[in-house]
Amino acid sequence: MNDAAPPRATVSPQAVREVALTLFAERGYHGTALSEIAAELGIRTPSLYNHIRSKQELLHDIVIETTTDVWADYERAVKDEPDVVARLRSATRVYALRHATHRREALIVNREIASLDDPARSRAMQLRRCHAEAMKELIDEGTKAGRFSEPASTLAAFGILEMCVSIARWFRDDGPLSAEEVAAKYAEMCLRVAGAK
Amino acid sequence: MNDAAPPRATVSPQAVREVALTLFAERGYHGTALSEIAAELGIRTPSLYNHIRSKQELLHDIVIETTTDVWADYERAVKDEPDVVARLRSATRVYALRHATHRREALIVNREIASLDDPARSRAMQLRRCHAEAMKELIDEGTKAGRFSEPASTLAAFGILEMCVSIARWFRDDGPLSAEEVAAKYAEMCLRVAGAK
DNA sequence: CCTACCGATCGGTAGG
DNA sequence: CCTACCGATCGGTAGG
Repeated sequence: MNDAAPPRATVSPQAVREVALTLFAERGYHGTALSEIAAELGIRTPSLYNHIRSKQELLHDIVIETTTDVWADYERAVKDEPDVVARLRSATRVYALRHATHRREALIVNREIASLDDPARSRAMQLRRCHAEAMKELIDEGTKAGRFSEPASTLAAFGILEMCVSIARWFRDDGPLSAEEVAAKYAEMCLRVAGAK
Repeated sequence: MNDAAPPRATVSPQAVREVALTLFAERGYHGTALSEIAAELGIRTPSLYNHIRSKQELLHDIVIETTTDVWADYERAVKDEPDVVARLRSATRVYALRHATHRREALIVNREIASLDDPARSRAMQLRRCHAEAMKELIDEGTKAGRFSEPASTLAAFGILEMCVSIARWFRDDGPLSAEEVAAKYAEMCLRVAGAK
């Protein structure tokens, strides 16, 4: 851990969030103390309250922003894409890409939704269900059109989404493959899950 | 939550572990207080120490037993199976099956390894790496033999394993598919990820 | 199995 | 940004 933080740092809300992202992703929400976030920033715990309203607000903003962005990604990805195979490929590619480029956010959303207070938790879970349902319907549509062949579309949709989540667990910026390359690879693997010919 | 626990229960180590499994899986290790486990059992917190040595020991036993069993499952699944496609199918099927039949254990292992103290954490992570590496080598072997076609075997192996983990997130005993049916389904989907012809 | 109690730490506030 | 401090709760122990 970096204990060489400057003795009198000037901190911003973004800086607090940045440290929270790292520590929540590494140790979990309940496993991270505000004193640890403060220490990482080189300030005392009460000073955090000049930048945030509460610990819960940090989690709230991370989860709500991420789940909202995931859904916006999806809608953008399938818009203006007439071919159903291209639509599933595009939807999967942007989801996979996000898990390479926003690893910490993705891990926190996947692990800590239960730690989020209502009503935000319900909203986040609804957005995720919405996303999974949309993926399922893409698979159904493709299967009806003879382009896919997976009648267990709900199982396949969950499997595809979770496969993309795995990226957040191992991806490294300095690895052999770029985020875009990994996303393209996973999109093709996921098409095979749906039974693309 | 069941607050109708008997006023003077007789508790066993197994009963404590059973409640811990449920609460750790629902709220996480750091999100669960021993007082909550005790309340669920209808006893006071200090009485737990007649059955366990510490909270950490509970997590330790769950994670070590599960990761050990996963590896034993794998070895049993590939033993005496000459065909490489059948080996990957069998290895995937038992892993998927475990995630339907041991949902709480699987979720805890996936979420709380970082909450486990060394040296158990290192041992558990090594067992998981071992498993992922073995899956990767199955894919490589099959690709060399012309039975699979996924040169990005490390990516595929992680993806396949994580896909199976997704089962633990949604499977219900009273759902339309049995654990065995779901495991068979996922095994076939995972073979397609590996590029099985 | 219990009551009584421990030191440590938690998130957060008062006041400057 | 700080020091001083709050009540609550944590995991765990003593002793019966």
